[in-house]
Order: sequence, then structure tokens, then C-alpha cells
Amino acid sequence: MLSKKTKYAIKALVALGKNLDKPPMQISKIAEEEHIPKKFLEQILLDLRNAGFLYSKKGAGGGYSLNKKPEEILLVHVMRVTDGPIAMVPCASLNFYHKCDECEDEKTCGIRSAFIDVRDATLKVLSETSIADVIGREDNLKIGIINL
Amino acid sequence: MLSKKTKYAIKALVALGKNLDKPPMQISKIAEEEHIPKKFLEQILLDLRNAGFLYSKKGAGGGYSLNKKPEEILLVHVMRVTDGPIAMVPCASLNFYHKCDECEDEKTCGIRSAFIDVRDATLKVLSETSIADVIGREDNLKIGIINL
DNA sequence: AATGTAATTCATATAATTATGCGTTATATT
DNA sequence: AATATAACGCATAATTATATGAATTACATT
Repeated sequence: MLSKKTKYAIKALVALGKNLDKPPMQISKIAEEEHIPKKFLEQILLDLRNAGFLYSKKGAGGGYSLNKKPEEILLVHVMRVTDGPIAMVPCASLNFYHKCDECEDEKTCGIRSAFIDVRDATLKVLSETSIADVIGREDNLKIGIINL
Repeated sequence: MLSKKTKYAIKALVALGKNLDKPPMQISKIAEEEHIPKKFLEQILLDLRNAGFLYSKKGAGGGYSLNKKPEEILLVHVMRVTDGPIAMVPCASLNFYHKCDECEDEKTCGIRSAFIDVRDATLKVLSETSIADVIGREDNLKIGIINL
């Protein structure tokens, strides 16, 4: 399961991706529209801003806007900022590798080997899907193009 | 990331899968060998037993043994018992579906749509891999057949 | 029957995640 | 300059996940 943090992060990025040519969007507006606890969202948006995804402006008329094109923000990028590793076990992680506390010999660990395959499968989809794609899917679903 | 509970569960099942023709294995032995906190492991093994994966016997000479063939226990089964859903968002789960608290219209949710694809990719690997496969991978890795 | 073994049960402690509260700083408008 | 707006910082509460402790029940052996 995704952490709530990550789910909220993606939701916020999607909301901002739909707000491209408009003036910056306030935290409170995103929080209301997406039903996300406002203060929690603040922390998350700061993380996303520090990671370079967002631009923020204080004061009246301020708010948040995307700092990259929606096509350039991939789900895998967002998740690595908010949740950290994509892999299900630390020893199978590409970007956040660390040895499992309880593991004796990682080189011959069948669990690790299996979860490297899981990671690769997951990673493929997450690296193929951008915030723009997510918005595109919504549009298609609204028009009625079948997706599920 | 897998919960520790699930990781420990898989480790225990693999250990028991290597112990097939031998007398039942004690919690303390599994805990020692796999470096798992004993009391936590007890709770986990009970769950696995209640789910039908294990047989337990009290008293002297007692312990745990597999109640199914290692080939029949798939990673997806174990994870559903210990972690619950495989999907990263509840609304994309096949076996543990529930509406996301904050979601307005699930039918047109692009995030859900994307994570259904992630789920399918993950599920494929997890449904193809059994405890026997994990043990087989270990054997292959020990012999030197390349896996990573 | 008595003893030792080992799972089981129930209660509690520790750590991480999720969520709030309150005050401060930066910006725009009047 | 004064005021309203909205992000930012820091502390803390609530909840869930992880882990431990003490007492109990079932079984085998002597």
C-alpha cells in the first residue's frame, strides 16, 4: 500500500497539473478539493517543492504551481520523494538499497531474487506513467473510453 | 515496502519448506535461524496457521510444519494474509477493495486507473512465485546460476 | 502422576506514520 | 504604513505497526 503521504502527493500534483495556465493554487483549495488534511498537505507540498517539482509563492495571490511539465513528472519520481524505495524489500531497492537486518547471505537469498522481479515489473509501469498520463486517463474515463 | 510481518512470514515459510520430511520446527529455532524477534514471529505463525498454511503441535516434540506443498503456497497468498491488499491503493484492490476516503468519483479516477495497471504487473509476478520457487532460486544462486 | 517442552493467549511497551495547533515570515493590496 | 493573505517552521497529539513480557494450555516423556 502507498502511504497516505504519497497518495496525497500524487493527488496534489494532478490537481496542479490541471491548473497550468491559471494563477497559483492555494494549499487550502487543493486540500478542500481533494479532501486532504490541510496541515498534512502543507508538509507534503514542501517536500515536493524541495525536490524541485513545485514552485511556491508566499502572500496574497500566492500558492503552488508545477515547476516541471506534467509529462516530465513520473509516478516513480513522486514515490521516491515521498515513500522512498519502490522495491518491497530494502535489499532489492535500486535507489534506497540497504541490507536487510535479519539477512545472512543476500547473494543467495531467494526472497530477494523474487522481489527483484516484482520491483522490475512495478518499476516499468511507474516509470511509464506521468502526471500528464494520469490526467489523460481521467479525461478518457470521463469521455467514456473504457479503461476498466 | 513489505511490512516486516510479511517478510518474516515468507522467511518462516521458506524455512519450513526446507524442513519437509523432518519433524516439526520450533518457533525458537526459526526465530534464531532467520533472526526474527521470537514473540513477533509467534503472532505471525498463528496467523499463517489460522489461514491454513501451517500445522502446529504443542508440547514436547511439537512445533510448526507446512500444511500445504511449497509449490501451492504463492507469495500472493502469503501477502494477502499478512499485509492484506496487493494493490497500492484500496480502490484498486481485488480482494480488499474499499473506497478511498478522500475520493469523489472513483469511476473516473486516473490515479486508480494507473494503479490498477501497477497492481496487475505486481500480481502477475507474485502469483507466479511459490515458496518452492523461492527455495529453488536459493539453490540456483548457491550453485552459481546467475540471477542478478 | 510429575516434569519439561512448546504453542497459545492476553496485556503492554516502543517506534513510525498520520494529523493538528500555533506562531512567524513573505507578499500584495488598500 | 496598515492590513489581509498564504506559505513556512516547529512542536505535539493521535493512530497504527512493530515488538516484548508474563501467564496459560496442550502434549510427550519419565
